[in-house]
Amino acid sequence: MNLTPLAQSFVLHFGEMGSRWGINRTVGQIYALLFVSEKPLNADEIAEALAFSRSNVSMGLKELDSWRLVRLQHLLGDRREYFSAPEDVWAIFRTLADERRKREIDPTLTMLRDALLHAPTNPQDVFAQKRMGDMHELIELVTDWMADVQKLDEHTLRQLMKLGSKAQKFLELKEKLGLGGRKAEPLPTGSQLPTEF
Amino acid sequence: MNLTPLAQSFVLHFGEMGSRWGINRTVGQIYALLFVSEKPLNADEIAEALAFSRSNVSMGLKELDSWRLVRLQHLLGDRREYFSAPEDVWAIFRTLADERRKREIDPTLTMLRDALLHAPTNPQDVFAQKRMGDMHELIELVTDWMADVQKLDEHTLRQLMKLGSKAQKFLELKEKLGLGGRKAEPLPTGSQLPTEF
DNA sequence: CTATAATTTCAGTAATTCCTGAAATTTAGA
DNA sequence: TCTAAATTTCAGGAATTACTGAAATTATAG
Repeated sequence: MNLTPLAQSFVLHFGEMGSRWGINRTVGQIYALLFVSEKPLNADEIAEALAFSRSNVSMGLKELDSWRLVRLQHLLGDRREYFSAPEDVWAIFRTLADERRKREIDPTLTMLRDALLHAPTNPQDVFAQKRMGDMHELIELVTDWMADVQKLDEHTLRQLMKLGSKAQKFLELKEKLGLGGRKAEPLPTGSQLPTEF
Repeated sequence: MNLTPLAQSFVLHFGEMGSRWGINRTVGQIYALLFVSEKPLNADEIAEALAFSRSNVSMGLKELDSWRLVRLQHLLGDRREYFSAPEDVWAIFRTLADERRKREIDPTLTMLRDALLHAPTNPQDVFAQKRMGDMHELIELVTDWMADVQKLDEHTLRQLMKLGSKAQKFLELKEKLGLGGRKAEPLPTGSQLPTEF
């Protein structure tokens, strides 16, 4: 197992970016290696390709497993464990978003909810609670929306994203036309919706 | 300057989450303190409230400044520098998203583009390039879309998010109706669009 | 311009995180 | 069940990152 220059630069990049993404070099490199490998790899192969210890690979894989970013499988007549990165990049994206939400956002939402539970007892806390309330509302809105969007299948998601800010134009139009949006009302025939709608 | 229990728990939480968010404890705590403070604070006040050294505060503020998360101002008749966190949480969200994109995503897109530039010279690289291409396409699509969405003003963004997955239903409907979307075509009057549209 | 307040830099140390090799545990073939 | 291969755990050392206090720099009031 030795890496082509192409794979090498990819692996090294993931190692370096690791710290910015909240994972360590080792974990980043292991994931990158699995991602560009056509066949699943066992721990010894990974250790050899990346030149770190077997135990380090074990810990790295455990970490990746906790992020649900690797798949474990067995090859016939081989008792070693083989690892691969799931193929579907959209599924990977979903997994990553879910785990990040769970680890990086949910604890903060919980803390904020607790903080907002009791009436403030002094002027400073009145202000602080207002700020926390703003933060809570925003985070909740954004994460709920992301969770919603993430449920879409690849095809629909692609469409939605390609639509991009056209959705904005649509909403603006709606306002101009004075559609309140609270009760069902037929759209005016032939109105100037963006072409893609 | 001593913190109320409410502010304290908020500040401590941000300190602890810091590592998950790729910032250190100090920086997280300083930001949290500024966020819940009604008045801007100077470096000495911050150092005293959080009990770390003046120089550490200086470094932390420099870091926050590089993220464009703090505003520097002067108070009349006081030559010290006072810091505050911008009030508008939507603006903060935009800033954060922009900076993260710049630091955590753009370098990877650049690396991927470079990697895809040259024709592969061996079978492994054929596969690796395919994977990198998939990743590049997804990241670009998602970040461009996010950038687009971020341009929306608070009001429109709120609406869009509250809409949530209703956009999905709309797209699905469109498909069912066989609207190709490539040429302008009036929507059928009174069709079953989700109420909020 | 001078004096001093305010801020930043930076070398050294503290704290934390990462990584290894050895030992322990688990797994599965015989 | 026994044995050996495979994997995990973990204590200790290596590397990195965080933090401090002192010195240097910058800014401003007089």
